[in-house]
Amino acid sequence: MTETPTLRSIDLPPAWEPATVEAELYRGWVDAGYFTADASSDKPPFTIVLPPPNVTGSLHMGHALNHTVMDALTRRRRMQGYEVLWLPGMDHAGIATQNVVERQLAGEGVSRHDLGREKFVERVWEWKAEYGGKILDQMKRLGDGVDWSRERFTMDEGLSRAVQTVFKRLFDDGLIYRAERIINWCPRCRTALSDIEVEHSDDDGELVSIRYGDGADAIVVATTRAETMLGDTAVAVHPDDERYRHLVGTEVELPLTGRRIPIVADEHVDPAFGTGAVKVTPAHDPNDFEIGRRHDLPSITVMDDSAVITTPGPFQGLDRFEARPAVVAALREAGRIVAEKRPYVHSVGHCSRCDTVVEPRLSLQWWVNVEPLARAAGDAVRDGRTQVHPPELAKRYFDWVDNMHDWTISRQLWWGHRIPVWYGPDDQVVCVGPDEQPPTGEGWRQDPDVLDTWFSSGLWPLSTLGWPDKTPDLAKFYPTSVLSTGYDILFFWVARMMMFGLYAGEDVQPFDHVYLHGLIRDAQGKKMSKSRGNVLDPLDWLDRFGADATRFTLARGANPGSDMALAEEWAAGSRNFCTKLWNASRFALMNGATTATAVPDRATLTDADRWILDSLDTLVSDVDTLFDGFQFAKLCDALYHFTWDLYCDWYLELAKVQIAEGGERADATRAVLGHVLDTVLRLLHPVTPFVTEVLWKSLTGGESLVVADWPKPAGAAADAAAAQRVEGVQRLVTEIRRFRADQGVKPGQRVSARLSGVDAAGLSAHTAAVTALARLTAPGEAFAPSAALEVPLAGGAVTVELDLSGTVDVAAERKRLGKDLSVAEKELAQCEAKLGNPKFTDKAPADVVDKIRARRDTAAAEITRIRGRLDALPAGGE
RNA sequence: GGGCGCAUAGCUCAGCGGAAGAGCACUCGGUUUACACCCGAGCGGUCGCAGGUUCGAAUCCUGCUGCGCCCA
Repeated sequence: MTETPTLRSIDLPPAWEPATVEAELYRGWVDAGYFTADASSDKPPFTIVLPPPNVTGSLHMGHALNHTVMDALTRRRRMQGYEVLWLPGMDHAGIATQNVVERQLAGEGVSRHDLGREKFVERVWEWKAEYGGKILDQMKRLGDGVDWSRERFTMDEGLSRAVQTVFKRLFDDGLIYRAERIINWCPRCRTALSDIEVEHSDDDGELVSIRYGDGADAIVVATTRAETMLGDTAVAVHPDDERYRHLVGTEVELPLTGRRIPIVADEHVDPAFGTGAVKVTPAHDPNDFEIGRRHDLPSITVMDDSAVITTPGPFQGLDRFEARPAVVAALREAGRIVAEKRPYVHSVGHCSRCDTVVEPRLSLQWWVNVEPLARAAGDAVRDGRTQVHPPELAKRYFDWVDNMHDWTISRQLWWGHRIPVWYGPDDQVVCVGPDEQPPTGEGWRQDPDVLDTWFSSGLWPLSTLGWPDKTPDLAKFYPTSVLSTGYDILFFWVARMMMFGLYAGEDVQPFDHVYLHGLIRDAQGKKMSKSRGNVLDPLDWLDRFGADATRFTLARGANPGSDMALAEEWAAGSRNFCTKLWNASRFALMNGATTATAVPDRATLTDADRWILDSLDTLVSDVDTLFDGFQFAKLCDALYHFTWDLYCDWYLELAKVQIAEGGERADATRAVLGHVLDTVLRLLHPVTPFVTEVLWKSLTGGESLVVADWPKPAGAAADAAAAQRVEGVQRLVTEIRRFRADQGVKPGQRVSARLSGVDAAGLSAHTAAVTALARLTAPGEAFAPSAALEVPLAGGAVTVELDLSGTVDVAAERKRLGKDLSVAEKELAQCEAKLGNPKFTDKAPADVVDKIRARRDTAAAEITRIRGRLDALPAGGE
């Protein structure tokens, strides 16, 4: 007989309050050494190097997403028995950091030049010690299981040695060279930039058409940068252009300057664009530079490194943006302006660090010949040594590496790795390797420039493991397993690391897999930006919703290849999920759920037990498949669905009934409850480590879920019959609840009911469950059924008679039946239309035809049944 | 200008050749003893438009429109 279950008292607080426990849990994990990798271990390695965040940066949603991904991957592998290394660190962010410190100095009224190079660099180190690396503490709040004992910084001695080593090697291989070319110059940062440090946008400008020469020899050119005309050394036209053929080889006078410049013919001029004639300023435009080279034209630089005009005359000393209208005004006065278009929208390059308009500038810089490096980087993906996820993005990678321009690596900064090249008194150029002495003596000096930050972060997977030394870490953990980053960083991290990794690592790829996640957007799918005011702060979410909810939200939104829209409601939903898990676990524990006793033999278990265990098995293998495929959104959905819809909504309710039976049934149920919960907590742990840790320790008394084993499917053959019976129970309960709701019966109110047809439907063992879940009571002496419903199930229909002890809402019942009827009629019509088409019955596969036939029969039976019900209803009620 | 991607319920997104799905939002009812950060029941979609392939198309092909991104 039944006994009233007594709830145990448990040691879990009534509510999950992440803020009170997360920091302590994290410290415990670190102190226990769970995240410290052992290079001498004989476990298989699993390595991720953190794409080094900027030392000046702080955690934003994009980081939070990427870190969630990396933490989930590494935590699962750790549980699977891998020797996991997740290596953290930062890059020195040359331009950004120098800017920050220069701003600080400006506040004190000094410039870096006042301090001098050595003192300035000291100041940067001081700044770093005091303010740098905020993000590292923020990572702890997220729960990142990184190996803090291996934290690295690109300016550390070992990493600097790696930089010098690879520079020397590239230099000796002839892949580093020095050349004077047009480069992207930021006049505010006063340094060269590489192509990817320039961001293009369509800006309002002006297009001014200027007449050079007079009379029959006049030729009109158009420009958006009128001030550069001061540096013109030619006008170019297409050789086939009839309009100008007679002028080729002649000279015109350049207005305002009085200089005479030639008119040259060049294939690269587009005769259809504008007037078909272009001004040529070799020192200030990349295309013009090429024209100048082909025609041996002089290059005249008209601006200094701050974009201030240096050409002697009325414009000298003006900034380029002051000089532009001044030059136009002077030309207008001289009667030289033919047309002015304002605003003229055109693409303008901006410094990615400070947004200043980039000035193309002739400059002597160091370059990497990327051709062989880029080819190798492409090949490693082409031949599958490195796999890109999602694979669609590989195309974008190829487009980039296969069309890459040589890379400007010198920067006119003081903060960074100084170029290890020395110039001698007789124009000698000596590249100095890490263990070599630089030349000394009169007249020798080192190149003043530093290397692009990407030069050192490109070596990150190798240098952090000790390269160029043959360290145990390098032997154990290289190549790394996964590089995870946003697809917008593909060209920054992935391409650079691939090139350097393959070059320096003797053609071993730096990572086996590249996982590229989408970008974070606001709830409407708009890019987050300070000016829009739609920026969500992960630290705010960590405070208010907890790390698990923040992580779960991000992981749940991570569909491969697509961006994710985020809003606070999403985080609140994840917080609710954590709370649900918490409460379900409390319930299970209060009812004695345990992992101390094994789940009894399947034969002795109930349908509900076998159904939930079989569903769990499916979940375990699904989660594995999804993890292996980097399908984080689906993985989270699967866990959410199982936990909430299957375990909480159905199994826990059915378990209440089983525990109420007492005896062995109750004990078996406690074991199943405990086992399923244990497994779910393990599966959830990589994404939501904190809440699962607390619950799991309470359930199992184990040391830590961080080092617990990852679940494997039990592998028992699924009991389809049990699943079908449980589905029958669910269907029956749902139909009764639906009927009750239609009839306006309060959810909590018990209704006495008589069930018939239960045995035939195979549900005789489940009447207690149906009675409990549908809130029914057994029919008593005075049972007077006033309403009835019929639920068709696999084994036959079950009839439920209810004593609603009052008036029955016939209209509601009629409405419901009418709706069900029209659904069935529509279904029948669709099926009959298909089956009546001989092309369908002939050509469609037999199993499809059979399925449609079965559907037709079911629909027809449903129609008959519902019509019968409707006829049996009392008249009226409308 | 070149290339790529996306258009499915009010919102954000799954589904990608054989019965339209989820989360959130919304409506109704609820002190049911784990949980109101909850429970139960609902409402909601000619799957951007126009053609084509197919017995069958949200799903494949073509064109169009509208958004977005990358590169120049």
